[in-house]
Amino acid sequence: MKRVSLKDIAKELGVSTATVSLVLNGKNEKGRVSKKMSQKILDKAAELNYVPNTLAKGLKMGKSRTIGLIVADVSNLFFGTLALHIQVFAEQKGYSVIIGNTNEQLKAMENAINSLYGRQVEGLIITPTEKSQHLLIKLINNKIPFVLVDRSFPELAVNSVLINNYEISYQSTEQLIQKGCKRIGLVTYKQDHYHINERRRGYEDALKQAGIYDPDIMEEVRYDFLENDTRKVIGNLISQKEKIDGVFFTTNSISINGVKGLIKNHINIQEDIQIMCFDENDAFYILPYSVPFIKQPIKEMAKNAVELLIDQLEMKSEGTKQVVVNAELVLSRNSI
Amino acid sequence: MKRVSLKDIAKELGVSTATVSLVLNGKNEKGRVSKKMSQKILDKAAELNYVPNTLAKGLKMGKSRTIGLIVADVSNLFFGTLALHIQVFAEQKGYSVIIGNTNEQLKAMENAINSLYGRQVEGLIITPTEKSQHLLIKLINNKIPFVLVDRSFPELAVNSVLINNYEISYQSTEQLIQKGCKRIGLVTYKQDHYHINERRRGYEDALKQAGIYDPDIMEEVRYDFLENDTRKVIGNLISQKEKIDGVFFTTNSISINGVKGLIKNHINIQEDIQIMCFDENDAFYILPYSVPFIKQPIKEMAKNAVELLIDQLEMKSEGTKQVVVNAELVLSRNSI
DNA sequence: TTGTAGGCGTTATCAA
DNA sequence: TTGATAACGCCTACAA
Repeated sequence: MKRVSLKDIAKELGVSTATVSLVLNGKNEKGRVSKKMSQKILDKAAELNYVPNTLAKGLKMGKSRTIGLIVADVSNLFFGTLALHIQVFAEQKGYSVIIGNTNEQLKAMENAINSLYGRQVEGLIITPTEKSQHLLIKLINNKIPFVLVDRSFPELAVNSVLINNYEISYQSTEQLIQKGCKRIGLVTYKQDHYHINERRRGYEDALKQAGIYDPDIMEEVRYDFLENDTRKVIGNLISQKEKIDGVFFTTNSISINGVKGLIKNHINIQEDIQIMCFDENDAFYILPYSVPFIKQPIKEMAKNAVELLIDQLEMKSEGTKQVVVNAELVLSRNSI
Repeated sequence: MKRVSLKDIAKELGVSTATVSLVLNGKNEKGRVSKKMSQKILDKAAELNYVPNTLAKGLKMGKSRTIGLIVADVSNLFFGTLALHIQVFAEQKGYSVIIGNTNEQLKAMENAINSLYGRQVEGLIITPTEKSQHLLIKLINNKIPFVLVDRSFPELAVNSVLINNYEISYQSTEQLIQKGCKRIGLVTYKQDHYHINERRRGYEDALKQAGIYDPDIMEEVRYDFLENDTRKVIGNLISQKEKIDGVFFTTNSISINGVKGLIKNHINIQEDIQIMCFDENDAFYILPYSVPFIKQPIKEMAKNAVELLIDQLEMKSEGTKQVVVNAELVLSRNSI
């Protein structure tokens, strides 16, 4: 069935498209169109099941009312949840969301940007991949509004929504120290993301402050070999001659794999070794003990990202803005 | 910076937009445009960083090269993963994906359909909510191609990609019986989804076949009160005077909550009670024993859904098609 | 109170 | 070998 257009309605009613457009857009200021006609148009539109063509409208107005979301990997619970909330908030503001995946590949991020740009998105929300600064600079030069979420580049003055990575990591590590840990290991990604490095720095500073810093028990794993690498470094950590009594994991995926590794090696978590994880995980709720974790306010992040972007689009704000939302340290679960 | 259009290139080069369009679309059959001009156009396009306006193209062609994905809840790992793969496969075929959430609400599904329809999506991939048949019928009447994934309505002749819900549930239950279970409980959703009911039917038939069917140990939980309800029904199940020795969970969310509940009640899974779960979960890898589960081939589902839809769009196939992909029963984990 | 017409960026048809 | 032009569906300034 052919889609029904303004013209169809106009023809059926014997009026001009201008009239129809006015009425249907509620722009019928001071009775420009008669009540009678107005009603007839509204009725006919309903009868024909008229749905405006957003593409045509977008073309005409130079606004697509669409934003692009470029995310690393929606199958990761963190990004999936983020995507969900971003979509919902955007919808509330009248924007649709087109999604693109990078799978942490720079090239894929570039493709996604181009594809979305061609689709006339008005702005982008991005979790940038490593070394993608030049792509962002290009966006800036082309005056395409965007907001980074979860990650950013400190050397770039851009809009971003981050959590307080350094502080929360510092606090969390301190927490381990307070529990009595004297040798706290670290497992983090081998990479160059600012937000991950901030987490590491928080951990390091807390240890230095306590005078128990030791670079020998800081381990790195590769994103592409996460499972194997984690298993290996957990092996390293627990076979230190001077036994470790705590571990800090810097991301959710590392956390879950790290916990797996410890359990596999029959380490008694909470008795032999205290741990600190990033992000909540169902798995933690089935263990016979509480696993403390850092809870990221994903919904807040999504909300701020959407608002920040839309403020830009609608010229409600100028310049760039860095929003920091606070993560929460959850020490003991309430459920179970 | 103003977006550069065909016209800009044409103007700079002093040629017509027609010529530019031809060259840039590789439709320069039998040297319609000279090699020289052709090259000049290509160069200029590169120089100006020309990106075609997909909206305008879509408007002109009556094709948006966009598909809509309507999903229950991207923050659910199953849907998130599905969305990821659908996006990737669609991208490969040159289609973008606009996403909509229903949160299992009928009204939200209707909104999503309208919004996406207005955005001229060429087709839809949908995980339909309960009682949404009339919406689908409307789509059929309007000749909007769509494919259902994960769920379907048997009374509707529509394109769908499902797993073999009945069979895999039958087999999985049989597996529990083979392990020696005599009283196998069920926890399922209180709802009217065909796919969930098929799972239940598979379970029931396996029990009947073995002569150990008992409706008293079949429990239902509400989607909106999943956590509480599950806790409650687990309580019911384990306090049966005739002790149960097995439980079948019909979805991933019920599985994880069910396992939580059992553990909370200090039930020795695998010793006192055998369980069977739907979908993999990180949590299972943390437990000191294997949790058998039904693994859905999400990537396969995504692939089939995209292919089915695009075949329809490109008129490569007529009529409706029901694709069933086989889930896999995973009895023991290999990792950990 | 309503209609006309131009144009958003494309593609396609026809003419030059 | 290339250009002019109409049209896709919509909005809006201007004319009636």
